[in-house]
Amino acid sequence: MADLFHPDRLQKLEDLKASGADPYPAQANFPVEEGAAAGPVREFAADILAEAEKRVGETMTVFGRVLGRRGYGKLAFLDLHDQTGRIQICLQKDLVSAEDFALLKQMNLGDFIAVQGELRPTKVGEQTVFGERFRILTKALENPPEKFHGLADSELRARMRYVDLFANQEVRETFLKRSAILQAMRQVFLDCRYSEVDTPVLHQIYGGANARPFTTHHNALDMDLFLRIAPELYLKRLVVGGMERVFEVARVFRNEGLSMRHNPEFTMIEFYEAYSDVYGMMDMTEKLVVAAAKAAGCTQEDGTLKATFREEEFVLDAPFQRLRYADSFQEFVGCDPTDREAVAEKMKEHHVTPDGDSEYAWWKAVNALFEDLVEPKLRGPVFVYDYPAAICPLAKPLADDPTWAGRFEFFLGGMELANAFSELNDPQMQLKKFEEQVEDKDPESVNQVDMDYVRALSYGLPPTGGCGIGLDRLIMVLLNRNSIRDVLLFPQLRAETGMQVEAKVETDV
RNA sequence: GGGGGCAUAACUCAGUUGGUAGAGUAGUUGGCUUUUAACCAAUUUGUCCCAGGUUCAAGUCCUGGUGCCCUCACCA
Repeated sequence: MADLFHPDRLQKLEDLKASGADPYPAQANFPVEEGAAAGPVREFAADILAEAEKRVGETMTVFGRVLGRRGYGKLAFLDLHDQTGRIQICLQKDLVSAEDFALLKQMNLGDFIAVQGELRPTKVGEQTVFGERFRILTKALENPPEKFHGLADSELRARMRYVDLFANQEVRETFLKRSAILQAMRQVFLDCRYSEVDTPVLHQIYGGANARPFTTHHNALDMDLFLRIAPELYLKRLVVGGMERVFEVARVFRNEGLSMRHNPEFTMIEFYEAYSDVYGMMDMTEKLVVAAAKAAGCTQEDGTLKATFREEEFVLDAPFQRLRYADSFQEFVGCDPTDREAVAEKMKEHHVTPDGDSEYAWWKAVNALFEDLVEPKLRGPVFVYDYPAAICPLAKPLADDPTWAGRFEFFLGGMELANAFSELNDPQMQLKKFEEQVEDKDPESVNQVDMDYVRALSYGLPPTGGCGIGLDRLIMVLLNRNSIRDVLLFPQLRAETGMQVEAKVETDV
């Protein structure tokens, strides 16, 4: 591990210590006299610069990481970076003490410093803090990336996000906006009197979606557990219990392939509202997407909301288009999805074969046609609604035609971003659908009937609408990031070789 | 899992027909009181991803492996 630390910088560190300075002081502020008011207030660079003209002549204290340096012997300009941006520092030999000025020698790019001084413009007019006091707050032992190109290698950027974040400003903006988007969506829920809840991540029976789970084991209970693939069944238990509007920002885990749109763990915003239904969920989804788009900065000068994703422009003003599944099927596949003969013809044509004789297998094949021929045509934003009931075990069939179920999927930018149901609340029908699912022997589908969930339904789930939104994919579209990895702080990567340090202590039980 | 591409200094990248390793940034030393990719001079740093093979000679060609990217498959 020794080569993690740059030898030249270790020397500087020793020099710094020899001069009596602490290279890692606990307190960031300059020392203040005992009994005096707490030290100077820390301010963000962007806030200072925003009202710089009013504040010329004011003495202030700034903290940050030095990422640029232009030195002149008796004067140096530093680029000080913080969460909000950059502010220029000028250290002049005749303004600081000899000790402070000597510290410049021990400072490298990447170090954190504090500077106290007066704000005023330079000769070329840039508002600059002219330091009167200066200290090093943290010595960096590794070089920052190349200052012009930043960190470019996509693997290194994901693996060392802590470097990517300070080296590439747009990366920091992406994640600050991600935070703002989530916060805006939370506010929509709170305004609609939803309560945020936390349900278990460790599930004894995995359900609520079709996906392979991660498996783990609880030692004390000697019991296998699964990381959740969806929070759905727990959230609906809460509605049974009388928590009528709930949402969860849920990290879910699916043991499947990685791609530009898939990461083994991702964030799903799921919400349930009693006495609502799939149409109410459309309204709610519109509110959430609009709020998210505003937080992402999609508002144009004329007041419309627009996002550009993969060089395609999307208008995000509500209401969004609503398209019946059967109608979209008719339009893009070319036949009525309930016309078995015509559909069978189309299946042959597109090399789709039902995997068995069951209704479920048939409709799964029908849906494969939908995915292949319709989904790519759906640019969005569009709600596709009334899905085949056979492939929707958790959605309530339509009263007037049980072939179809109260469900929508929301498409935007060529991706499925949300999925919602009029929740199935008939416990007997739910049990039957669960049993059919298990019998279907699909190794990737649910392998056990969640009898406790059926029991919960038998206590009564009021008519309820529920929806899950893929937050990461929504952010991809709103911020125009091509890969899900670009909107995840730490996407899944293979283990880096040579970076594990074995514990030297032997475990003796 | 199939196909294609890439892997060279801490970072960004060159490297010709196979001839013994380069630039810029960062670092170090010196100079400079208004720069902003500052400038000037000097200077340090390499498991050329790994393991074999061909060859007098391999960063370069071949085989296998590893990692990453793209793409297809899988994944409602």
